[in-house]
Amino acid sequence: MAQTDTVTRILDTAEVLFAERGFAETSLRNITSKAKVNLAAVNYHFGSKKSLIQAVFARYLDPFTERFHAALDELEARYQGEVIPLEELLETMARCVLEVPAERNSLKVFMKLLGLAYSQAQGHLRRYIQEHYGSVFTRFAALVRQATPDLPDAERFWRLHFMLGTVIFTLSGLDALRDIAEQDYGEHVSVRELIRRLRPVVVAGMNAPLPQSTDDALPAAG
Amino acid sequence: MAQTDTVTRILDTAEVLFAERGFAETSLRNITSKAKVNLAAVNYHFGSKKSLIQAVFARYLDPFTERFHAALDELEARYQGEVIPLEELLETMARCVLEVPAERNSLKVFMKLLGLAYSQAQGHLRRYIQEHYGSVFTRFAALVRQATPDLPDAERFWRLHFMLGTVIFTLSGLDALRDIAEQDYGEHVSVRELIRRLRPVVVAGMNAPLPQSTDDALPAAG
DNA sequence: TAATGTTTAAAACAGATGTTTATAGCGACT
DNA sequence: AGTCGCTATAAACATCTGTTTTAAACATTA
Repeated sequence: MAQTDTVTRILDTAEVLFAERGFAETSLRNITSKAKVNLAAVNYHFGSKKSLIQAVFARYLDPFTERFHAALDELEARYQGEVIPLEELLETMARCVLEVPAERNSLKVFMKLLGLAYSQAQGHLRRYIQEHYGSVFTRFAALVRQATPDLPDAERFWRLHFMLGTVIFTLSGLDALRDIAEQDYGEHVSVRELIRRLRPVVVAGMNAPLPQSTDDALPAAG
Repeated sequence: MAQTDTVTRILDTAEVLFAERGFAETSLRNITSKAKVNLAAVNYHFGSKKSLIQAVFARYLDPFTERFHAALDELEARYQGEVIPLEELLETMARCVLEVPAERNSLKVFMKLLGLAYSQAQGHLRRYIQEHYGSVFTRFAALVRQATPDLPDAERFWRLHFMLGTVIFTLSGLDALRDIAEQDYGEHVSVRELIRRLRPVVVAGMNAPLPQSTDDALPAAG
């Protein structure tokens, strides 16, 4: 079974290098040489570098969406039409996001990749993710809407993305932050502990009072 | 005054292209051709592409740190040794961050660049920024510490970065989010309004209750 | 005017990039 | 045995990269 071996070895190596240096900064030769695989193997098995990148994401996101849908099914069944509390929804999402990479001990890599997907993907990746995985988020957003009936739609939309930003930004830039934290406090922070710290902040952010409708004191911006 | 014109034309073009596509995806030929400047001019004036990138950041960050230090001076003088309230500190920082790009109507570009600095800078840029502008953040952090005496040091450290993540992530990925928001709500969001929305969320996050010390229900993570 | 230092211009450089091709190896089935 | 489909290999492809070099144009100063 040499072919499967080659494919997974390419994926395993690619995700690590992508997470470390980014997409453009990682050449196919970097990947294939480190994976001990022929250069042409990437184009043979995946077609192009773009498709490789998408495959790297799919290997995480496909199991995630499957799990997440299942978890939401279970949640809806348990609450029998009643409104699912916000904390329960957030908790469920967090659990599903963590489970998949946890099985491969690659949470750090996965988070870095998520961060890259937002910042480095001006084109194909953003489209790919939106096309393939947008529906899960839509379903989740609808449930959050029921859980926060007092929040105006637009406000909730933005707050969800604020929270997404907090989590992805933190966990994807974790290495750099951890370095600073260690040299400041001598304390080594685990991802698990970081999530414990994130939880009350995220919940408080979602439940924050509504902004005042008028605002000055800030300069105009183009 | 042809030389100044060339230099600023390079910087103006470079920052836009960097913000749009990232550093590695923007070639010097892209920059110089769009700026209607000779290719060799970049290496002549800046020495290298790396230095160009740093110069692009310096053009924002130098005025920012100057302003921010001055604003903090003024704040300390006004409060005469008394503790400066947290909201005042956050407000001041926000104002300073916004003022510089506001003068050039380039807030969007600046925020994108900040996002890139976090996610794309594995090497020289992160070092450059930390070296040149780390002291302002240290000063700010010390003031925030006085403003939040009940927060453990580590907790405050992380929450500051959580909030930084929220803001940078949101404003740097603004275009993509704005597209989604518009197609969902038909509402066009200005940066100014986004900041109005961000404020209560950030404050609530900083003031969130402390996390419980033990935690289960989440899978282990490497 | 002549000389000097600075900026632009065009071409060339060596190296790296993603992708393709042509060839060989291998296992399976008729 | 022989053929077919799939995979691995090595070499070559054209293109793009950042950087240098050479020469010309320019402005400034003596």
